[in-house]
Amino acid sequence: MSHYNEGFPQRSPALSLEQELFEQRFARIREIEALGWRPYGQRFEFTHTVPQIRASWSAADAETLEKDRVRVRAAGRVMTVRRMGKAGFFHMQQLGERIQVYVRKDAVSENEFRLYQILDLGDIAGVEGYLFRTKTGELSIHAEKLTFLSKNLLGLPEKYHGLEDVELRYRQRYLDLIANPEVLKVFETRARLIASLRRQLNERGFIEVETPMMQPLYGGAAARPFVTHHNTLDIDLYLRIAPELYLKRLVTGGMERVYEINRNFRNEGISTRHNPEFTMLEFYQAYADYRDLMDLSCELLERTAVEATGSAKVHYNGLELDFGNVRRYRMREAVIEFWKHGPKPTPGQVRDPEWLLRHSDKQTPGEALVDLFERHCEEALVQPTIIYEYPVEVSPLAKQNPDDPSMTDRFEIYAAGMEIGNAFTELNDPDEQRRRFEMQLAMRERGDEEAHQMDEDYLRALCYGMPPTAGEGIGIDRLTMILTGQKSIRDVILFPLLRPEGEIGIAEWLRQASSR
RNA sequence: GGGCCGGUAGCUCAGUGGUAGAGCAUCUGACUUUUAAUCAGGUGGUCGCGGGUUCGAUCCCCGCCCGGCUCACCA
Repeated sequence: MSHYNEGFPQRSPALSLEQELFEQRFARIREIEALGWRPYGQRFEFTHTVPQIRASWSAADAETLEKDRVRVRAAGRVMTVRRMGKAGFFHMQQLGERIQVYVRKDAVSENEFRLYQILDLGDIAGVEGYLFRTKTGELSIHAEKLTFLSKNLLGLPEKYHGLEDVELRYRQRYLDLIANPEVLKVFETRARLIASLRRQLNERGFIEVETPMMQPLYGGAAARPFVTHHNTLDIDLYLRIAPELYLKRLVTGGMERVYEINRNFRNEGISTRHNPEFTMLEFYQAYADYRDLMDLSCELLERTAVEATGSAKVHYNGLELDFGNVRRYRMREAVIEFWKHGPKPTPGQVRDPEWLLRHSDKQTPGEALVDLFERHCEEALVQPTIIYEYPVEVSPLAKQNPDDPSMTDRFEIYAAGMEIGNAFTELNDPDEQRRRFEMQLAMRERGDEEAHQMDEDYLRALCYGMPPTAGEGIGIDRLTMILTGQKSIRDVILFPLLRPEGEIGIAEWLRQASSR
């Protein structure tokens, strides 16, 4: 038994191996303190981040480094350690990148070398020294000072495979980020994507607003809501399923270009493309129509892809998607074009209400057309595609097409077989909106729980006159999936919803360890 | 909610109707340019939980819990 194992039983049968390791590491806290460091240290002034070091000197050869003697101070999490008696190496990781550190006994103080000898994988350390290349050519820091910054008590997943258990990855995202640096890249891309959209909208004169997440009436989409309660007012409130009706109130008030990027909540199924809370961009532009937004969408998507990933062409599921080239089909055209089995329908058939009702179990021709579209076309829309002209029955907030009142001036954007955007010329006629709400109420009475509620304050706002306006929503999570190549929405949401886990027990471990 | 698949050491995974194995991690020792370091030795498991069948279950059966995929719903 080494001297730093003294002080607690060699192996108590009551302790699991995991708890034993925890106790071993906990005991090291005292030893770190004895060497003169705080186990949970203070601020550390670094000259470079690890990625900065790599970016600046990855091309510098051994002779140059020896001649220039670049001194750096850097910090990171210890990910590998190779000790060889009186010297050794470790890799430290910061911001998803690693740098090797070389520690030799005669280059640091006695206590610093002692500290190196008791570093555990997962500890956070700071290093000062000069850059050099090892015999095998790896850029490394030759340590001259070593300091301790934070103690890891739980150990790290396997160094070669990382953390693969998806349940653990989602429940303990912090551990996922430590063990799988590529996860960090996904969320960096997500952040760039959102920043790019904000930048583009700001440049075009849109202003960002925040509207209620807790709403007395829910609307703006077809979905079941979460219900909560406010005690003081003693009222039930719904977590919003969409911000749409509030944003259009603002347009009515004269905020002619508005947008909001935030969470929506829908009390529905969980799947690889659905999370109960998800992030949506909605924007509204007065004096524009859905055709304007088609063009705007293409510009937004192309530049977002470029700014987030470096290219308008992205790879998803082994295919190349080109956001620089978005196709456009009418919904009826798409049904014909992508008809799956048997002879394709004719343009006359997809306009014929009776033909549509015969080919779907939906109750209205419009719902039947959408049903056929979803069954035949959706998964085939891998390349970015705009589908336009949606039936009025499924579009209670969109303006009718002047030439065909059964259809609305609405489009959706599809990519990788997923809907990623929805836009339309907004219905601004209050009396027509009243009729649409009443149509929704009738659908609700037929058992459609997701049909709209009547929102009289919204009607009142329209009665003051909303300018002709077009609006659009873009699903940020799904767009992130496509731009980062992730197949599950849980891989682009940092903390996806899971059932809560049971008792963890770590407080008891700490209690026991600290009482020893 | 339905269907299918999975849960074995801290992690990544084998495996068997006779109460379990590997690699990594961890511990001990050696090693002053290693890098999935190496070498030698050791520790470590209520085989998800509960029932049943059986002389005997981690394995077979039933139920439950947790997760993944998928269908439905939806974006």
